[in-house]
Amino acid sequence: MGKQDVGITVSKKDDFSEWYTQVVLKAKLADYAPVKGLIVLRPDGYSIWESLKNTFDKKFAKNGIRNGFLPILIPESLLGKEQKHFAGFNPEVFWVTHSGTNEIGDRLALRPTSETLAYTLYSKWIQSWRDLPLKINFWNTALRAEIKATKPFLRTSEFLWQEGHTVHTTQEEAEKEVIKILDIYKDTVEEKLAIPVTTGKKSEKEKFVGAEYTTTMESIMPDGKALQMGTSHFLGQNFSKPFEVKFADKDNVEHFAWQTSWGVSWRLIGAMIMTHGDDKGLVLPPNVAPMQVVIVPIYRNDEGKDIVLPKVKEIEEKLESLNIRVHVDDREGLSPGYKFNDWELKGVPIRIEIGPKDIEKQSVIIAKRHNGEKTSIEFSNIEKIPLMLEEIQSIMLEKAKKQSKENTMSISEYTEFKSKIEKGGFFNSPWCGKLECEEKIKEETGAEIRVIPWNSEDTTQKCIYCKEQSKSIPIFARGY
RNA sequence: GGGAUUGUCGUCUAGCUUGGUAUGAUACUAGUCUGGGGGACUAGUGGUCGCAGGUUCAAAUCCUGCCAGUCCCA
Repeated sequence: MGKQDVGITVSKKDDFSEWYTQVVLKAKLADYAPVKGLIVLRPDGYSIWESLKNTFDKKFAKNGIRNGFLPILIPESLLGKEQKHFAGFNPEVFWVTHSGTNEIGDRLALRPTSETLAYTLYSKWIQSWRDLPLKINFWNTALRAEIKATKPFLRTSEFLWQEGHTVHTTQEEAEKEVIKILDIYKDTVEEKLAIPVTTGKKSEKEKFVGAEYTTTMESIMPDGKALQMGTSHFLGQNFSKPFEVKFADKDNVEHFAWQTSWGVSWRLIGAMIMTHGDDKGLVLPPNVAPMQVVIVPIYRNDEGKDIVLPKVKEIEEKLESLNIRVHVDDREGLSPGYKFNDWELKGVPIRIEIGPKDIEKQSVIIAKRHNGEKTSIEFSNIEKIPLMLEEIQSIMLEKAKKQSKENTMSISEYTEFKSKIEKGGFFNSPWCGKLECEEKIKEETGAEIRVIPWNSEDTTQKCIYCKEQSKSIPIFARGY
């Protein structure tokens, strides 16, 4: 196969969209399923998800959250119990109308989200203040029929995610939980995926249907579009009332509970690909890489093989003892050059090359994926690899932060706003808080309020659209 | 929601206008030589041309519908 066919054939800069799709497919993270908008996760893609899942699970557990599992079918009568919520999701719900040849009277929805189902159960499980707080997380998939063009990981009709649902005795406690979760999300995304995020609230228009308010974390992608990375909702008593999630307090008075829900999806994988990838393919942050180090042995004949392989084994064991995820590429019949390109396409952070020449010098070649640098290090320095991985991780985050900063600007003139929106980016622009202005801006520029960052209240400026006194300085951007 | 466009071995592709045995590369298999940035040679395997109808003596090619992918605009 020629170079053009195996590797990425377009540059990230020239054709971002095509570049992204090629990386997903050629790095073998995912493939298309035979149904519109559905994708299949391949082992290399699923490993990344598992790695994220493990980290979240640890952090959730520390916060007293345990995992459960919910079925995928929700009867229409249940889904429709909270009306705003239902109206919001209805256009994109898949329905199961038959069991075999029999029509189902109360047709079944393939869950677009599980609030209604979870809270039906919660209302059974909660009677007393002693049953609270109740905090359960569910790892599952959700289905929302996508009419718009789909894109692997970013917009699919079914997606892997976690949805957490907590119940509290007081509003204050629930609101604290909302923020606590958003913090866990932010920390994990920055630590594991090396992607900086901006946190804050969604506008009324953009909030989760059925929530009192939605908090969100948003990132700016290299093409200038915003990506919602995760949301944490304060549901107030909007669901506890229709679903009768009630508890008897210490004074023996019955109260409706206060609730939260929150989720992140495999969109995070898409964000990682876009943020760090380059013209050679995927670039994985070490903390999430299924393989952190790949060793490529090089030899000409059996004699060389006998010299090289024992040393390779030794290095492999050494790295394993240092808790490094390491893989030896001992595939026969492939040239070293082929293997180098292959692992670069797959984004493995560090590659070790070792052949007879290196053994003579008591050293190995280290190639770093994120900057393409190749250096020779002595055997004794193998134990510094964990440190190198840490270093790579922080350099990648710094680089992403810089990129994000360059794409963020303060704009207070609407003409400037309109002329610059084509190129994309995060625009910090004053807003009066009125839905009308938000809608007009969206209509005229395609940009929407992605997030109203914390502490962005500002009454000293004029709304970018109507020129009335500003309330806050949200981030406007075109989104995915 | 509106528009454009594509679908041929695993992958990329010729053939389609003007209907008549489906082309080449790469990958794959075997062997020999090779091996430090996508190796060479030799011999093989692999495709009901996205699916379903229609027109025709004959359809990858023409017509209709459907499915799936991609891009642009709102």
